[in-house]
Amino acid sequence: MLIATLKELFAEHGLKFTNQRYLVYRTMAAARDHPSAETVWRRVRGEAPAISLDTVYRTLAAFETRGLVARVPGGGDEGRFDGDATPHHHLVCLSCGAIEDFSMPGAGLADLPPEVSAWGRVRDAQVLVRGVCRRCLCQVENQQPDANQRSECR
Amino acid sequence: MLIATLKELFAEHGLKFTNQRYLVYRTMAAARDHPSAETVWRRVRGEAPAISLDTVYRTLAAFETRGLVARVPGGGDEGRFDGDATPHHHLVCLSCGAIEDFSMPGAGLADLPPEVSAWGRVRDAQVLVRGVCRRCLCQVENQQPDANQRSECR
DNA sequence: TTCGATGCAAATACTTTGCACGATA
DNA sequence: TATCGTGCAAAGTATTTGCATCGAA
Repeated sequence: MLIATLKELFAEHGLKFTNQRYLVYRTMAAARDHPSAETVWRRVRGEAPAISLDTVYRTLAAFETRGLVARVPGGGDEGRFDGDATPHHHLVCLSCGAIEDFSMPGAGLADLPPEVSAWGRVRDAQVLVRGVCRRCLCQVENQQPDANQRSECR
Repeated sequence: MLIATLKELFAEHGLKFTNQRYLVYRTMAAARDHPSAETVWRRVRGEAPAISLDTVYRTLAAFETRGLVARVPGGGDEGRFDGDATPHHHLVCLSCGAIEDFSMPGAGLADLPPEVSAWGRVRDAQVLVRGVCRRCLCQVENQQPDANQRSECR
């Protein structure tokens, strides 16, 4: 995205354009791994060594409020953020914390039952799947040489 | 549930039967509001004033591991627990933190796309709806007497 | 020039852990 | 009686906040 365009986007949301916000935005747009605030911080520090962690927190909070990033639920103690704020679903590994996207027709906002609109105003709806990713399953399996059961690995 | 039955249930899961665990279990089974650990603690203290908060944390963790309670995702900073560990979906109010259940056929474990089973082993799947509940919407509306827009209240 | 944004440090909130004692099986 | 569970206090982790300074508009 062009810097000029991004400047406009920020202005539309009442946000001043700063180098820190630019870098956080760019990092989030490029990230596919739903990073935590601290992870974003580490990445951004490569280009702006002086940026502080609380600025990253504040920036992500400002972006989240305005729908520029989304907070991914179910990711354990630490908040995880998604640069893709369009509707989609998530797979969360309870073992390593990895988060992946997946798509599932028929489980979007339009498919919610009527009782939901009676409940209040919906901001977002997503399917959240929690489990253990294949990589973690295989690590455990490899530690037990007597694994003569069905393998979910490879 | 009979105490003898509960004793058995605990034994099946390798848990000793203690008064604290009994009370936490009973509280969770009766709760409909997906309480936090601290909320459970306050309730249990009515009957066991000496129970400590960390025992509640440990007990809920032990129950969660064994599938006796579930942790509800998306509930903000503090962990929220569900005495009903059977599959169902959740509505989370971002304003007051209230959590409600809802049901939605076609969005269960059996309806997940095949790519999910390739990802790893699924523990649970649920639809998570985040928004603002009607009660909170109406509070805001009542604070603005000039609310001549469509009302989601009443 | 003004007001929002940032960095620093301290504070807060929630949860976990070490340890000695107590209670269950 | 051996082991697990509990209470207490302290520690740990993630996040937020006060304040003075800085910088975008």
